This record gives sequence, structure tokens and C-alpha cells, in this order.
Amino acid sequence: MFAIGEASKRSGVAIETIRYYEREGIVAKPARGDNGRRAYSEKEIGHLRFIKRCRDLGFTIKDAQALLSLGEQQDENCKIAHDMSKAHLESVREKIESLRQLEKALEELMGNCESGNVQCPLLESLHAD
Amino acid sequence: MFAIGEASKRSGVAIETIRYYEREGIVAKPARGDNGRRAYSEKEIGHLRFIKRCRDLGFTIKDAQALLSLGEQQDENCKIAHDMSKAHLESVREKIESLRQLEKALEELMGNCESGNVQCPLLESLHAD
DNA sequence: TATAAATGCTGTAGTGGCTACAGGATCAAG
DNA sequence: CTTGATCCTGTAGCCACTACAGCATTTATA
Repeated sequence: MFAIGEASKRSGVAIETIRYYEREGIVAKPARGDNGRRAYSEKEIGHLRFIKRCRDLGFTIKDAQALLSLGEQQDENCKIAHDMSKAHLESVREKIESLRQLEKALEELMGNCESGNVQCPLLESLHAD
Repeated sequence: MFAIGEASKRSGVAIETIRYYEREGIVAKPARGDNGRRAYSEKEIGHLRFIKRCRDLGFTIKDAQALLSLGEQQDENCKIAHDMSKAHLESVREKIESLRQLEKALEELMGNCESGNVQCPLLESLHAD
């Protein structure tokens, strides 16, 4: 069994975040030692790591929980996980696309902006009717 | 002068958001009619629209306020606005890049996942040590 | 003119996913 | 035996809204 600091190191999840996950019921409450301190099993640390990976991939906490609850086995669950990932991938692609448009808009805004102008075309166009 | 609903329509900022901006001191308090209702001038609506545009471009509220306070004139301010936009553009590009990596990681995760497996490789790799 | 629907008001709480304390208790190392 | 590291609970803050509740007033329709 491991103290919360060790669990944090091994899972990559910050200590405060681990306690937050517990408070919110995102992970199960760990056992407590005689001193009242949290004691984590390998398995529980594995769950934290799992959540961390999902979060790093941009899944919501809710999705991460759902994926975790699918366990590691079974065809059916594999399909569900695949579908969730696919949906998520699509939303990632949408985000990329909208950021690309943002990039383009910013580039255009800045392109007009040559020093030596009395009026700033960038600010002007933000102000336009 | 325009009621808040009209100001919302003309600026594109939701009514609740306009009141929120006022509460937070992001925009100045508008005049009030005899009935106690907010009354917006064209100029105030212009400010709301300005903030809206900045937000749509992904600037923070803080940045939007800074840009707004630069006014429309002067070389120096143009340079400041340009620099802020440049910094913001860089952060947009960073976001795009990290989403691209995410996309790639998700694609790889899903690529391994062929139906017919007893174990789901997607879930398995999320669970891996 | 009576009524119904729209619009406005204030105030408060919730969202997601943390992060950052304060103020204390306990533990491990030298 | 002291120092510093780690742990505990509880609460508040972050960002930028969004969503009510519960009421007052205004505008449109019958």
C-alpha cells in the first residue's frame, strides 16, 4: 500500500486532484491506515493512471469513468470503447478545424497591420459595425 | 437608447452575459430609465460587440479589455495590439499542434482495435503500467 | 379595456476540472 | 529532539459564463 504522495508520483495525478476525485466520487475511497492516512493499492493507482491517460487524451471525466467501468475484457465493451473514441476523435478534429479558422482570421487581422498607420486597422476592424 | 434585449441582438452578446460583464466591471454600467431598466447607447453596444469579437477570436476577457482600452488610434497602440495578437496567435498554434498530437494518439489507439479480439487493445493500453 | 405574453429586474447557484490555500496533525531522518 | 516533509480537512478561487427563481413591468392581442 502507498501513501497519497507515492500514488501521485506513480499515477501522474496531483495530490490535490486525487483528493478531488475522491470527494467527487470519481474514484473509490481508498483504505485508511491507523493514522487516518489514505492507503492506495496498486489497482487503485492503476485506476488513477487510467483516468490520467484519458484526460491527457482530452476525454471528459465522465467519459473516463465510463471507459474505466468497461473493464479490460469483452468484444462488446471493445466496440463501445471504440465508438466513444471515435466520437471523441471527431470532436478533436472539429476543435482543430475551428482553431485553424481562428488562426486564419488572426493572420488576416494582423496582415493589414503595417506600422506607420495613423489608424490601427486591427483595432479598427474589431470596432467595426 | 436601447433595452438590454436589443443591445443583446445588436452586439451578439447574450443578455445574461451582458449583465455578468456589468457585474464584473468588464463594461461600464449603462444608464437606467425611469423604470429602472438598463438603457444602452450605440457606443456601449459597440463595446459589447468589440468584446464579443475578441472572445470569438479566443482572446481572454482580460485581453479584450486591454484591446478595448487601446482605443482606435495611434501608432504605439497599434503596435501593442499587434503584439498581443501575435502572442495570441502563437498560443492558438500551440493548441492546434497539441490537438494534432492528440488526434494522432487517438488514431493509433483505435487502429489497433479490430473487432474479434477477446481483449480490447484500446482499453488495455489505457490500463497499461 | 382586460388579459396574456414578452421582457426586464435582482440574487444566487451551478458548470468543469481542477488549484491553492489555511491551519493543523503526524511522521521520518539526522 | 528538532526539523522538515508529508499528510489531514475544509473552504475558496479560477474562467467565462449559464440557468434558474421569483417578481415587476411593458407590449401586443382579443
